Formats: sequence, C-alpha cells, structure tokens
Amino acid sequence: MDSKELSDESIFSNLNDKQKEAVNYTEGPLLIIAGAGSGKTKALTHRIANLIHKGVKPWKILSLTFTNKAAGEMKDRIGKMIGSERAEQISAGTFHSIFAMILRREANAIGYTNNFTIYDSEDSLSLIRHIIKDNGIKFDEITPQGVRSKISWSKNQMISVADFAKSAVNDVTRTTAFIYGEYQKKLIQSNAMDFDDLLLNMIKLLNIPEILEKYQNRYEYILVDEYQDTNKAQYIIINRLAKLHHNICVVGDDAQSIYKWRGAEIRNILDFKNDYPDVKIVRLEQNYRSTKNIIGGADSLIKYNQSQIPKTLWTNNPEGSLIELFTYDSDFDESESIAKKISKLIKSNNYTLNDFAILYRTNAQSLSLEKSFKNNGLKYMILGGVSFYSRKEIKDILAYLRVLVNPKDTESLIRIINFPVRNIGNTTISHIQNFAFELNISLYEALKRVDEITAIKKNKATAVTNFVEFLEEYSSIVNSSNPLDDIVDYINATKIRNVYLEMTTDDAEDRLMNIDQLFVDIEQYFISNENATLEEYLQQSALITDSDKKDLKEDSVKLMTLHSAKGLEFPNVFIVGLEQGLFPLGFTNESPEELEEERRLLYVGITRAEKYLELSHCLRRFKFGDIIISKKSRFLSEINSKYINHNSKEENNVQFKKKSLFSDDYSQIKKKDNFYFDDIPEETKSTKQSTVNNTTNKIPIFLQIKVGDIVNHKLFGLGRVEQLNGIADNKQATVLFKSVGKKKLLIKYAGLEIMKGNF
DNA sequence: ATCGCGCTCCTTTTT
DNA sequence: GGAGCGCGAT
Repeated sequence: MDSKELSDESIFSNLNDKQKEAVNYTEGPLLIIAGAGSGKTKALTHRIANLIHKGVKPWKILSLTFTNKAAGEMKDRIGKMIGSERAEQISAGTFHSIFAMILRREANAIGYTNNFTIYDSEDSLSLIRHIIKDNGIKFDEITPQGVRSKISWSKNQMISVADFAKSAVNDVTRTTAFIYGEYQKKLIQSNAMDFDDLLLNMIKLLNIPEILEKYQNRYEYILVDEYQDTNKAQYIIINRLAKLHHNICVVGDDAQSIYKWRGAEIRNILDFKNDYPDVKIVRLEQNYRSTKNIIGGADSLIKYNQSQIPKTLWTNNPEGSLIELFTYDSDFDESESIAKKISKLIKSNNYTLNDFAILYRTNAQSLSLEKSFKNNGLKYMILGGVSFYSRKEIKDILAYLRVLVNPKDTESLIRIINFPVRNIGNTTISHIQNFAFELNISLYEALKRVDEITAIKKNKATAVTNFVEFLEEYSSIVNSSNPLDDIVDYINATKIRNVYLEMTTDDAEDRLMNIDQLFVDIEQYFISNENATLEEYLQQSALITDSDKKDLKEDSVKLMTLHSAKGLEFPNVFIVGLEQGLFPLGFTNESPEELEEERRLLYVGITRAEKYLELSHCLRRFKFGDIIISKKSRFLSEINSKYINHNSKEENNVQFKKKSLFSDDYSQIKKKDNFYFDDIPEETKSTKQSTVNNTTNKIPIFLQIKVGDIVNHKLFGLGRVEQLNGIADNKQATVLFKSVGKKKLLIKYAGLEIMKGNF
C-alpha cells in the first residue's frame, strides 16, 4: 500500500558525515557514541532504512529500546521512511515487550504455560507482603519495599536465590533470602513472571540450544538504543543473540546513563570494544538541538564527573540567551510564578503550550505545579507518576480478567475473592489456602473443591462455589478471538462499578470515570487489533504505561521527572527544585558514584532544552506535610556562571504574600531537627548585587515582546512592533516609531519597554 | 465481617 | 499531605 521507494538519496541526504558513516556501516559490530541532541534516532532510523534498501528482510531486524516512548517514535519514523507495512514487520520494541512476546511463544520450554501473567512492581510488592505476613516475619529492618528492591537488584545482577542465601550473614539477610526463595516459588506456582523475570527467563530460554539457534538465525541485524542503560541480563541476551551474525549496532552516551540504581552497567558501553575487537566506532558530537549557552552550561556541569569518556559536544546553533536562574521563597511561589510566566508568554508570543516542559526530580513535586496550572487555567499533561493501570479500581478489574486467562494467578484471585463483598472473609480464605498447601494444588483448584474442607461451613462454601461458578461462566472469553462484548458483560457482572455508584465519597466519581476510561481503552484495543485475545490485551497493559498512550503532540504543558524526559526535547524547559537533598537527592550518604549519576541526570535535563532554559530552587519547601528549609543545589554553582543569569529573590516573590503558605506564623511549624539546616542559605545576601544588569521584569524581554506591541525606546520614543525575526537572544524587532519611522533593533540591546494601550 | 480511627511510612528515578 | 494498614468497636 504505502511501500515507499527507497533510494540512496532519501537515505543519505540531510545527514552529516558522521551520521552517514553510521548509516553506511551495516555489516559487523558498530558502536555509536551519540551525544545529546546529536541526531541519534535519525541515524538509527536511516540505518534501518538502509538495511531494508540493501535487501534485508524487515523481520530479520531486531531493534531494542528502553522505553515504550522511544520504541514508538522509532517505529513511527521508520514507517515514514519505508512505509508502515514493512515497518510493522520489524521486531522493534522495548526489551521487556519483545522478550515477553518470545517467552509467550516458547513458554513450555521453561516450565511455564503461554498464558502466564506479568506481575508489575505493585503485584510483586503485594506478593512479598503476603509472604512476610504468612510467615510471621517481624523485623524492623525488613520492609516489603526494601525486600522488593533487593530481590529486583539481585535478579538484575543475576544473583540466584542460592547465591543470595550463601552470602547471607545475619538473621535479616537470611530472612530476606528466605523471602526471595518463597517469592520465586510463588511466582512459578502462579504461572507468573515479574519484570525482571522477563529478562532472566529469556536467558533460560537461550540456554536451550535449539531455541538459541532459532533466534540467532532469525535476527540477522540487532540494534540497541541507550546501550549505557543495559544491565547484566540484557547484556548477556544481546550478546548471545548477536553471536552468530555479529551484526550488532549499539548506540549510547555514557554521560546520559541514569539507571545505575536499577542495575544498569555503564561498563557495557565502555567495554564494547573489548567484546568486539573488530568494532567500528562512530562519534556523533554535533548537537542540533540547543543553543551554545545551553550546551556550554551542560558541558561545564558534566566536567565535574570523574568517570566519563572524553568527548566534545559542540553546536553550530546561535549563542541564545543565558540560562536563567531563579530563587524562590517556596515551592508554591515557584509553581505559581512559572505558571504565570508561561501563560503570559503564550498570550504575548507565538508560543503554544506544548513548547514548554517542566522537569523535576521526584513525582511528588508535580502536586504544587498542578495546582498552579489549574489556578491559571493552563492545560497540562503529566507523564509518569501514578499510573492509570495502578489505580485500585483498575487493578481490580484487571485482576478479574487475569484470573480468567490464568487461574493459577493467586495474587489476582486473592485480590478479587471478596471484592465486591461476597461473604468470603479472611478466615475462610486461610482455610482454603491451608487446604491448597497440603494437597499441593493451586488456590483456584482448592476453591473448586471447597466442599472437601471440613472447617468451612455450608453457607461459606456456597459463597465460594458461587464465586467459582461465576468465573467459569465467562471462561470462554479466553479462547475467543472476538471477545470485546463478552469482556464488557463480564466486567459489568463483577458489579465493581455498582460499588462505586453506591458510594458517596468524593473519590467515587473519579473511580467511576477511571472505570469508564478502562472500557474505552479495552474497546480501542480490540478495535485496532483485530483477532486479538484477552491474553494479548493483558500483556500489553502490563508493559505499557498510560503515559505511553498519551499524545505528546497534544497542546499542553508537559510535566515529568527528569528520568522520563530522556529522549525528548522542548523549546522551553524549566527544571525546578534544584536543592540539596532533593536534587541531588538524599542529603546524607552521598556516595561519589550516586552524586555523579545525579549530575548526569541534570545533564540530561539541561540538554532537553532547545532555546530557553530556566533553573530554579526554593528556600523553603513542603515535604511530608512539613516545611523544610533548603539550600540551593551544589550543581548550581558547578555550572559555569558565564552561562547563567541569576535573578534576584526579591523579584521572584510572587505578589501572593497574603496567600503565601509561609507568611503566617512560623512558630506553628513543627520542627524536625534533621529537616533543618542550621545555616541560612547565602542566597538572600548574594543575589541582591547580582541583579544590577537585569531588567526589572523576571521574564526576558525578548520572550515577552510580540507583533503589535507598543514599545518605548529611550531615544526614539513610542513605536509599534511590526515584525519579529530570529530567536531568543538574537531576536530582532522591526519597529515603526512615531518620531523616526521604521527601525530594526536587536531586542537584547534596545532597552525597549512594553507599553500598554495605544498611542 | 465491616467500619473507622489513628498510626506509620512514604519519596527516588521505570520496565 | 495521603495511602495503606492494624486494631478495636459494633
């Protein structure tokens, strides 16, 4: 249909020499060191197009990315080059989704059945909670979250339960090892895999020679994006798959490695040339995204990191405006001021809402921003954060669906067995669990045989039987290739919606809306994926977050963590909360390594900005319902000051003094010693002097001025702006002055003042 | 078995 | 400030 003609022209034009080199080098190992904004995705997509052009069959290509967002963009752009039909045939996706698909196909080989359930981190957490509770484990040092992250970390390092147990030195670690073991056992019994298992089981699968051979043959060309973020398990899989054909192309930037905490090994990219001595290395160092000032600022910051590949990121772009630095009184002022600034800019310039992004270190910081955006009537979109799929009402419904597909999924079964209430209480459940344990059968099997359990009275047994019969009634959905209508019936029959209809609490309405949204989601899935099964729907919903489905092009200000911002770019970027303890996060045990990772994270953030970058920090901030006094981030002093314009604190205090959260009575504030820093930030003193060369307004004038504005010039007097050219610092205004006629002025130097009204 | 109150922990960051 | 949990009251 839309099978596009490919030519050398369409593949190689508009590429710089380095990019061409990468695109042209199709055989053998290739390492692309790609700096931020250096056209990495472009090089990758053109390289794939070139492979196709050379006659490589699309299904012989495996392209692995880290996030769904990146995978989506890749597919999109490849589709535009080679036509969507051929693009569809490429195995392009995240590690997790591609491996889940393969595992689904080969499940039997490793003792799973292909209807296995994927547990997300919350499912894992609740499983761990159950294990801790069921075994009466009581250690202050053992928290479900702590155990989960230890297990996940171990899995990523490929430390087995046995290895973990061997290195256990005290009661706490021995108990943790025990939980790890139980957790693994329960997962297998439940025919379920957690996120990490999707990688580990993939390795298990590739241990089987015939299967290894099959996939080595299948994937003649392998591409891996964000290689610096791969962990040990991913590294092993990639290398095994590439072993036959050696056509492996990895792309990465050590300066943008921000997932060490999750097991990522920067070493993988640093050692690539040891793994493949015949490697070709291409460096993409020209940045096409940002102004010289932004690149300069980012570069001066990252220089503080000891361990890094030496490289020079450079740009031909204009110098641009300086990075603006603001000091605010409180996070409230910060949010309010940014919201006001953006709405002003949109009214007075040609900017649209989606030219702006606000980046923060922790999801919790979105709260005050959200409030301010609502106050100011600005449309915004939060990426990441509490996911739609992790809301209780949604998880409950998904649990009902999961149980149909995989009755062994005990966590889901327990979740719904008495919700909505059907008179099956904890006592009854534990009787059934004991029974299941003794006979070594699944909980679901035990439910079916509830009449055999003497400890359970007749009326309770009937309730259980009714529940099982209810599930069985809808079990045909599983094998249906057109299940939409039945799924809707089934969900309605669970009566979950009715529970919230009858509720009078505030959040009931939200929950109803979410449920309706889920209906829409399910409907859309089955309409756009003909012949899809429920199983497939569940698989994608486990691996895709709701923000992946959001349309980034929608006109709204984007709010997200710095981690989620990776791979994206925006004309105007605000990075907020640059305070010690928040960014860099954690104010006590800063290991140099962790600090370097935080620094790389800020580097990633800074390099998202195309034209205008604003950094800010607050003197006081709400945290856990308390006010904490904050020092400005050390990173702010690390960025070379020649790239920064520091705006004074006084000017930033939004005129909400009366409304301000902190204006009232300080004595009321509960003091938590460890939250207070003794020394008052030097900020207040030093900033007063540094503002002399700044205009009285906190928004740079070149951002405020728009065509039609009446302006005042010191010499020429009043005039009207007729035309604007250039960007940021280089923006020029053509002004028709009353006295001297038309003049072209560089706004930066013109000292124009925007007037209200006509002349 | 359910409800509601108060207590605790939470906060990294994501597939 | 909010979610989740345990415990005691009904």
